[in-house]
Amino acid sequence: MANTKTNLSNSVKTLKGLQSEVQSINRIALSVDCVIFGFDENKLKVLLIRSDLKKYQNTFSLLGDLVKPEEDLDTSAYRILKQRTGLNDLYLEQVHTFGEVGRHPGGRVVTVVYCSLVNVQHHRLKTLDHDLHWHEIDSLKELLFDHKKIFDHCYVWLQKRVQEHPLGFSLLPNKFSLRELQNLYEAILHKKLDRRNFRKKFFSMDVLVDIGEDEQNVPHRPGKLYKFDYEKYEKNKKKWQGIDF
Amino acid sequence: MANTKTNLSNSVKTLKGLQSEVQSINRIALSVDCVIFGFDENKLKVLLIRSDLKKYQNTFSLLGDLVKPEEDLDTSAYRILKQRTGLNDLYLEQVHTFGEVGRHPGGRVVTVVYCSLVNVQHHRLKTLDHDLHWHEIDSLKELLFDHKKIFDHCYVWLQKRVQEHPLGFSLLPNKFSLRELQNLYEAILHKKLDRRNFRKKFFSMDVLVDIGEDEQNVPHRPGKLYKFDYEKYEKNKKKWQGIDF
DNA sequence: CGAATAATGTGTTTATTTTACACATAAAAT
DNA sequence: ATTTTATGTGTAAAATAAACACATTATTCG
Repeated sequence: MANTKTNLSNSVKTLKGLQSEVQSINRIALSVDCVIFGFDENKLKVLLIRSDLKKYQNTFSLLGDLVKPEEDLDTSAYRILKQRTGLNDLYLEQVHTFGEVGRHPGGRVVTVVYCSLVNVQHHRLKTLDHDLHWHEIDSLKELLFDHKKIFDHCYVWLQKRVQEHPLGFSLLPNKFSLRELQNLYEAILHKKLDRRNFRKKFFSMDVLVDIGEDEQNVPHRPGKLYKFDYEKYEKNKKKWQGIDF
Repeated sequence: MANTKTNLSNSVKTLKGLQSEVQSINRIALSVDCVIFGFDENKLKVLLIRSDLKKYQNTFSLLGDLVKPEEDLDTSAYRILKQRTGLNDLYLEQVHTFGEVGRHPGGRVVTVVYCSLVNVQHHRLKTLDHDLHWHEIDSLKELLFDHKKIFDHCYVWLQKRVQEHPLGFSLLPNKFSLRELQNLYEAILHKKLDRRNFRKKFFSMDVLVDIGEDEQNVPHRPGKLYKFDYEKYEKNKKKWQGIDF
């Protein structure tokens, strides 16, 4: 064990010594990558960018960037989103950090991955970089580096997370019908749900507010529109909890 | 948006250019910290080390180290565990990455946090560093830097994770009684459980094997001993899943 | 303008899961 | 042998989830 005394939290040393150690030993770059989910035409999508590397010109990539020394990880993720989508205040959550030695051909790059959920309608208003594309998640093939693996991880994360936390609403317009909400869940979970039970379940969770308006321009009986009420959610959090021992 | 063209995945550039970018821009150190849970005397514990920094001599700290440029994050975590506990093959899982700018006085250090669960009985056989201590989680006060915050996050993680994945067994000896298993869950979840329902639940999950032995040296009727069967778990995974829509 | 179309809105019955709860049994200690 | 202590088991009630059908409302088309 004595031969391990060269590391960060062993052997007595001064703060100053620690500082120089921190600044000299590490040659690892740190990036943030964002898996940005959207929902459009009843399909779950992910926002990708055409790789800016000549060698990988026809490959798409997640949106990411190196973390700046003076910014928090979350701040970095928000910055990337802001730069790329023009939007603030998106739902954002850290999911996992990927750091295999060979994952990036540019050297050792460890990437902290965030998931974000955006309302595509709203988003479409902004003019965007032409290399950005919303890809259907079902037809995703190869991505840059290990980005496909990262995406797969995040998609599984989303499927689980959406059942224990009301983050799905971030993918919808402020006003939505229950049908739209159900379509969203069906797209994320990739299975059909019973319409009556779905409705019952959401009402019992008590996070929706009937805003007294109906859908417009639908070729059939319009449904009522609802909005998500975060305060109601806070009061009814326990209903979103899973199994208990 | 044009003024954002200096980052990792924008603007067309060569792989070579990317390499030098990766190697020059980042001045961020990367560490791994391990929250090592143990279970002893019916109490949940965490393995801490007395800080090796003069300034923080009376403060305890998680076990961590800088990540080496040539090692994967998981490898790094395993190395730390091996060095500090002498054990291989411990349960290990990445939980979260903490990277606030001011979290470490030695400079910008982003830390990837892993949780590990060890069998304290087994562990005690090894001779350990004298600065290591098993602390009861209930009486944890201040820890080094943001380690208390990190610990709290991991404890919440454990409480949730133990209900959806059979990782708790890593905290027990190979052979255990149902009472010991229940004590473990009660310690982790911090609440009393009904003995009959607990037993029923675990049997219905179908991951335990009766090994045909009884407890020894207990001052009362001995309980049967069981072991955890990972293959059975693989077959019955779905029973560990939470709510479904 | 009426009929056909298409999706909304609502309740009940059944099955499953979870909770609450009590007594006989086996070993150890006295 | 009696007392102590914790094990081992089952059932009834309550809550939750699943399966399922029909009347309603707006639109579209003839």
